[in-house]
Amino acid sequence: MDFNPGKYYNILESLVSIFTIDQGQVKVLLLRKKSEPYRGYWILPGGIVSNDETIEMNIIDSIEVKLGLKDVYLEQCHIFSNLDRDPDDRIIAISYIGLIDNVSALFKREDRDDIQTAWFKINDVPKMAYDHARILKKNIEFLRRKIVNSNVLKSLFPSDFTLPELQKAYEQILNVTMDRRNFRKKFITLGLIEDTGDKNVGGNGRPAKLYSFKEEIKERNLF
Amino acid sequence: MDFNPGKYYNILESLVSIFTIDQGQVKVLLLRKKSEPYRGYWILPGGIVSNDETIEMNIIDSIEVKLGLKDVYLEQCHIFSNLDRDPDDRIIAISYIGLIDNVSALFKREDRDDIQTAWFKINDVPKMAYDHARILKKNIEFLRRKIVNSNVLKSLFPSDFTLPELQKAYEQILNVTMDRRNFRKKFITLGLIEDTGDKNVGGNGRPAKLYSFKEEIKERNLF
DNA sequence: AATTAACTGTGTACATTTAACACAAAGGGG
DNA sequence: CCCCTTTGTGTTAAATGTACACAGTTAATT
Repeated sequence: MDFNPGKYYNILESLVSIFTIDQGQVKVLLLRKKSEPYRGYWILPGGIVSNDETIEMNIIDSIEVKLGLKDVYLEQCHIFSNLDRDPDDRIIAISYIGLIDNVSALFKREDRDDIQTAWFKINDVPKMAYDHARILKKNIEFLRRKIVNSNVLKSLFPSDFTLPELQKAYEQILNVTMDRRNFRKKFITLGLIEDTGDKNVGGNGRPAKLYSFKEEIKERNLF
Repeated sequence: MDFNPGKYYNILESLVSIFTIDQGQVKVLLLRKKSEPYRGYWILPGGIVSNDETIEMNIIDSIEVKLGLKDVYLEQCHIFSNLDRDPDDRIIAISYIGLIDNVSALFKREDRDDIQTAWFKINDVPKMAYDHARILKKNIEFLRRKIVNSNVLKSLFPSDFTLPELQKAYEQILNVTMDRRNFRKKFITLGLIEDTGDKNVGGNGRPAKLYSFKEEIKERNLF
């Protein structure tokens, strides 16, 4: 084998789909490209990984510095190493999902001149640059498999949420409809959540009870 | 930011835990190091990823060239990018699980002078070099979650297998015991397998029927 | 003040699935 | 021919999931 040192140098980028739940709508945070190529198209946030940091460090840095978001729950999803990702460079993408509750999501930094951000419903995303649409799709499928995980649920739902909100999120992510009474019964008997005693005033109809996830529950898969 | 081009060059290695099932025992294929460091310790097979190949290409190459194994079913498991993996170099490990049925596993190449291989029961592995024990453990956990997948089952079991063998594999991987009659009933009603009409003669006791997975079944999760 | 619209909260009967369990059948070996 | 070992099958009770109807609470309307 003729040894070429450059042959083993790879460029890695991190890409993260940050999900939150806003009034029962599952949304993902995207950035808009302001320069060519793909000007005006949308991309997943992320960054090039240096060889003196872990991928998690790189993602946390990207999220906090560029977006101002803290306490994002991260899970590794998939690596994309196909050679035709970007015609110009060979870059390997490492994708993560990031989960944040809608209260923490409010602390997102205001858009700067060089960066435009927006939350999109996961079933209605705009045109995306490179292969980011494919990566986002894979990440949504990953979230779908993960939504039954107690850690994932705790990360997405703030201290006060209602059962109808929880159910709507389930229905969107799993793309099903559920019986309201059976969903409630099942979720309450699981013993993960507790009634806060407060109610969600201000909406239409009878105010819903506010629940929160118990602090001490450990990771496990429901259903 | 002071731009240092070398800062973004990363070395990637692929590491694959190849599992097979040998008479109801779940086993993993390991290599023995013949040189320092960690001489005599065992490692997962794999290779350094070039920037003109995908990770899958790299793994298939490692498996076929070094081990002579073909038709290994691969699934991406996890990336290890922590900085202390190897004190000498910063190498990012990308781990896969590889699944092969015990008939195909017989075609493994004979050990050469520079390479020693052996199959180990997953609950009884030898001392391993670097952080490979940790990686193997993560891969076994991944297999545990994946064993309910029809593609995974098809990859591990050859055309002729018995239901007791299938059950033993399940019990080892999930670390549980199951009722023989209920396991059988559940698996048969799933409709994934068919009776070949042959029997597994030669063992102790009544010969077991031989089954095979149906060709046309598509990927789905049982249980 | 009464009515309506919109939504949330609860109980009950039925169907399906899971779990526990005992015995018969088919080989091999003495 | 009997014994040992292992595989194959049915039945019942418990638990879980599914379908479904009505009452409670608020805001808006008349």
